[in-house]
Amino acid sequence: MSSQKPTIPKGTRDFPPTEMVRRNYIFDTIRNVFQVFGYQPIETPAMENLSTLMGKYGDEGDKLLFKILNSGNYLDGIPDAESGMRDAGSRLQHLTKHIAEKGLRYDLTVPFARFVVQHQNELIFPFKRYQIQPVWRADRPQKGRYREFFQCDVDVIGSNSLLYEVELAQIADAIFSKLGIRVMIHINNRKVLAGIAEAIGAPDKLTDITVAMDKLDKTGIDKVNDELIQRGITYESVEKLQPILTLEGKIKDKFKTLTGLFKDSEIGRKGLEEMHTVLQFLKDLGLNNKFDFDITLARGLSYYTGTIMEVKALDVPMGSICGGGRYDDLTGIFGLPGMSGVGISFGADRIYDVMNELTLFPQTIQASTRVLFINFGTEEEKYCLTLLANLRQAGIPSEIYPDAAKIKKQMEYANRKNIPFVILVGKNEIETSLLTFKDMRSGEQKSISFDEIKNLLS
RNA sequence: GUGGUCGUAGCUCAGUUGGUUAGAGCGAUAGAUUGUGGAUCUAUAGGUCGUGGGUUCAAGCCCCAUCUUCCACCCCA
Repeated sequence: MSSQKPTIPKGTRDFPPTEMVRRNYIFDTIRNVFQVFGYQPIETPAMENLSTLMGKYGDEGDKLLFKILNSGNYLDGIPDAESGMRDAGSRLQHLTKHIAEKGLRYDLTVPFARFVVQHQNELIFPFKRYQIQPVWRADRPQKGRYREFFQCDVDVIGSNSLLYEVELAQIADAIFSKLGIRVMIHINNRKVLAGIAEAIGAPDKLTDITVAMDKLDKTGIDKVNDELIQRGITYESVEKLQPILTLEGKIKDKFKTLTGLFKDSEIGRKGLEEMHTVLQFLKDLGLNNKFDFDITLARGLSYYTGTIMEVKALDVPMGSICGGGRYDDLTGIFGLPGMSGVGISFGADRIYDVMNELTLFPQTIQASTRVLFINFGTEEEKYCLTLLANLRQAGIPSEIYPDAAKIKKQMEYANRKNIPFVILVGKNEIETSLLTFKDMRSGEQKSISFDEIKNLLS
């Protein structure tokens, strides 16, 4: 019999107990903050109809969707090779439509939009929800990048109040404060970017400009200019963009420069006004972490229309660990126009990596079993089981070794599992009702009654 | 999708210009110690060298393919 090697798909991971304890610590912290701010949980299925997902993330996104092969005889529905489909690309697309009609969710926002439209009559608007679930992307894995990873989304839909932008920044601030990660919250506004595009005379090149500008801190100004030219932006426009690319320093100065630039750009002025409101609130409220008006912040997703934000860890190089923004018409495509929403998403896996690298996990979360009964044999076992039930009733995590193995082996078990206390009950102990209670860390042990032990443990 | 990289014991890694029987540390198991873990000592077990093909008298080492790991680009949490 040849046995096969156990493996899991590329870019996916198993989580052993030690990791799960830490992951749950992150999820619990995030969930608590979400709830304190008045958000309610929902869940959606791992798979959606492909029609729900396709076309929402751009061409790149469509390629990164995991598609699910139809069950049954999926070859049945395939029409014969059709003319006019010579190139492999369109043939593949055509074929895919026939053999796969479901796909794994790519993010939580689009399924949420679908959810809102589908359940619009049952929901109370503004609808504030949070959602913590895995998402899948057929990307190539690398540092901080997985094919299956968890997102923790908070969104509010059905209001265009800027108070919610402020609230989301506060949520991010609260969560990262609790986790002990020092961060910078980058904030920008899509309308400001549109204003810039307009002001430099290239309003139709908004996407190209933002994609290029997004790389400013990574590749430097020269490379950005090169890319702008390559993307078909005129020298004249690039020239006009320079003062903005080199804009550094105080938020006040950025406003000043942009106000001048936006003399003839209504959308730019609107964006600045929104930015002013949000930043003023944040300044007045006072956050633990720093925030900044980051003009180079673009964010790829095409559906953002207003505020965009992104959070980066200060002490470790990692992509963004949290990001989101305002989208004016996400539900329109599902037949419910005019619903404005704003939300952010926390990348739990990256947050884990950051905390791990900075060793920010508190020791206290490691505790599992607190006390182990050593097993001496059938009679002692019976005696211990009653006490064990008693401890468990009192909420003290406890267990008994399953058989009367050598004491050495049982002690080793306790040691390796980091169980801090051990109770030994043999013939002597049963006779005197004084149990041997051992502290595994100090090695000390004493003979005391069960009630005293219970007292010490609670 | 593009370019590179890694793979040898459970883990971390040695392994000479291709040359007999592939090694170490840690870990595991047993004992030194029949009611006591961590430290020490002793012994033992553990390998189709990622997989498949090729070159050669001879391959862990060279060639090809493939899978996997990690990294960069594109994009993104």
